[in-house]
Amino acid sequence: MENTVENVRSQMRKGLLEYCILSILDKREAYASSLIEELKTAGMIVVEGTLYPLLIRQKNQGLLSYRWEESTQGPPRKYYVLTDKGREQLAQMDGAWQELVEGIQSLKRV
Amino acid sequence: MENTVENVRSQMRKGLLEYCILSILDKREAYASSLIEELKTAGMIVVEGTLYPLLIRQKNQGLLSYRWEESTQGPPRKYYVLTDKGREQLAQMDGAWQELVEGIQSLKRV
DNA sequence: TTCAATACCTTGTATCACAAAGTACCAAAA
DNA sequence: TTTTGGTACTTTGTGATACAAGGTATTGAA
Repeated sequence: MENTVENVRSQMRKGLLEYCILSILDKREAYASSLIEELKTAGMIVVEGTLYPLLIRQKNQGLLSYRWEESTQGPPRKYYVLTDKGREQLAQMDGAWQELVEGIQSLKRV
Repeated sequence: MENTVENVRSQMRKGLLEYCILSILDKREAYASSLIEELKTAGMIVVEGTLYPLLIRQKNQGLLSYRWEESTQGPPRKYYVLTDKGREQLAQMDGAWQELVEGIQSLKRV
């Protein structure tokens, strides 16, 4: 029941991960480990056990597709790509995110 | 398994409710129904079954205290107030929120 | 006394992030 | 050839929490 800074950040991130994944894949295709890297540089620490099921969920929803690609450094990688449906969803989420930011700003005003 | 706009918004809000409650109570004390009203005007629809347990959790963490006040319009109301610890937590959350917004902006940049 | 409005609370369910452990592939060292 | 280390994908169990739905209690007006 601690309230570390990490806990606070982790808590605030809930539900936003999905948005972040789509945003990254909108720029370029990526596989799980590279997504984790990019999320980390943006200050969002995510672990495998969180990311893999999330990617599978998004794929099952038709937001993503993937293709296998050989790697010179180990086993093959699953590269994920945004589908048309994923792009639509991302557009909706961009709007929702904007409204969320504005909503919180409005709460902050007296 | 639908992806309505409402679902998208609801999903993005997860974990941010706690932050919103503290932010509102930092401006003025409030009771549950008035919090729901203010959250609604900020575009965050919350139901009683969500809010009451959340307030109890925050109170048990020492972030909030409350006092009863008679109402002319029905049963007495539980007015919640930020404690010193709650203000500290809010300051931390302000920082975390700022970093979250910047983190997402950075993801959006190519 | 009955009803409607207001306010607080609880229970059951689904979802989701995480920790931890497991499976599989590959290349280089022993 | 076998072992080891690194990389990558997956699954299981747990805890937290948002929500739907239903319950309790107070007040004032019909």
